[in-house]
Amino acid sequence: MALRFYNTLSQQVETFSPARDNIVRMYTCGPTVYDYAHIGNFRTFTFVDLLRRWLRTNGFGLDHVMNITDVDDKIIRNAVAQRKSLAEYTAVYTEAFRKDCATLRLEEPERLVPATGHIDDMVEAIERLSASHHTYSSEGSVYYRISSFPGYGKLSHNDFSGNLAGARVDVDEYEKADARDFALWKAPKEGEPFWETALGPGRPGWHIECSVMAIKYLGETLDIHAGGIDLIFPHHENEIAQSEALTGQPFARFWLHAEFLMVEGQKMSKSLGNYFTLRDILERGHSPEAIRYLLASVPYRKSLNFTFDGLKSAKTAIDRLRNFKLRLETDRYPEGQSEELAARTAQACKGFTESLNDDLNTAEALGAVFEYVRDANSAMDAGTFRAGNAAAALELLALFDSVFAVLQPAASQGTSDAGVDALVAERTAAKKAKNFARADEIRDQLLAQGIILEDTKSGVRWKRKSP
RNA sequence: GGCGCGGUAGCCAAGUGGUAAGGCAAAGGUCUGCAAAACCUUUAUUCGUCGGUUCGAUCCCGACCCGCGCCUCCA
Repeated sequence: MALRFYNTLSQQVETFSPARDNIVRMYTCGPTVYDYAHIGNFRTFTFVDLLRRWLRTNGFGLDHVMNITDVDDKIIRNAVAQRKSLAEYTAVYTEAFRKDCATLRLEEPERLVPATGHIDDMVEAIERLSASHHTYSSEGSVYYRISSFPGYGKLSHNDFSGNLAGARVDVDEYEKADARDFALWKAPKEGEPFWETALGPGRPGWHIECSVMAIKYLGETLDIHAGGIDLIFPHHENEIAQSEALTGQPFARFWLHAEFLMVEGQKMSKSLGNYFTLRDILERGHSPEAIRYLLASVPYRKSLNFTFDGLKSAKTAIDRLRNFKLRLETDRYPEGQSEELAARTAQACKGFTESLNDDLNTAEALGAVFEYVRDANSAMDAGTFRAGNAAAALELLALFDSVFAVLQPAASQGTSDAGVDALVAERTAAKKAKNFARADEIRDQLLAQGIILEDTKSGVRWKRKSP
């Protein structure tokens, strides 16, 4: 079956292919760099990474833009409090974000673009919106007039056509004609940084950066726009209103949204003490691979309960796959090929692919891999696994890891591989000579360095203990 | 109140109108000089509750209960 995604816009699963060139033009909402990103943010970014990787496996090229929101109320507040410039303040968290992404093996998008690098583009877009009567000004700020856009509400499936009974009024400190209108340009308040522009002094509202940067780099209609589910309203709804008013074209063909992450069954919040950054979790001794696996293993449209038990379980699951890979690479098998096993390998590959094609059903895809691992291990035990079956098995693992990216352990330290090999050889010789004392001494010595020896039928092999 | 998501074994979780994938944990076993590691086996007559449709429902329909999200900044 072809690749298909659930589209928030149509509320249906639809077959996906890019509109032109076999290149997927994709825009995803990035971080607001006012602090370190938390594990909930990374749930969404991990989803985006899986999406990137799986699109590529489907043979598509990628042109993916992600924004860095480096100007907003919180950033201004914090920067002013610390007597830093905006750029000075946001540089720290932008860099931290990139580093955290690298730690989680999240690929960097083709373009990672900062809002503040596009002020002129935004001003120009706002002027065009004004020229077509989609805006009004009030006290130095410019607002988007929602009543000027008939399709408003089509993404979040809210009906705004009637009166706005029950709607909150005047939630902003700025003056708006209608509660649902939103700021395109904000006049500066006392002591706030601002840009001097044709619109007057001020700074851009939140939503306009995404419309402007997406259209600038990817064109009037995106193939995919993705982000967290909480962005559907108002952020993405507002992006549509701005973009479609500007271009007259549909802004994005597919809208994909990742569900929320909970921590230990509760909403993550600072007051509950369950608010974790990536750094917090790494400090507790968990590996980036385990975190990545846990975030990836629950399909993106289902809320994910992040627990430390789950993290341990993820680590053990990865170990199982790594052990299987090690066994494949080190054991020796009789010549020839088992047709039955070859068929199972092919079936596992197919199952894995079909599952991910089905709106990135990662849980089901993992099922296909683990089922195969059990069957192959059994065949190895029974002696029916043949040398000719190893290559296809390794290919399945490679396919798996091209998406999940957890098999390769993080760079290790300590004794070099060659050094370990030498000690292992010495122990084998000692065992042969029945010098068990020396053999055990070496085993303990290596164990102290986190190296685990496995005595198997076809000889000894070793691995580094994973954190 | 409006819109949306979910309730499947101790935990995480897939799934289909025809009788429950997978992972972790637990218990048993294999291997071994002893160990460790690894591997294998077993583990839900049952899928929130109550009705309905059907030869048959966890999967379809209705009602209800519970949890979560958005509606205001938010991944």
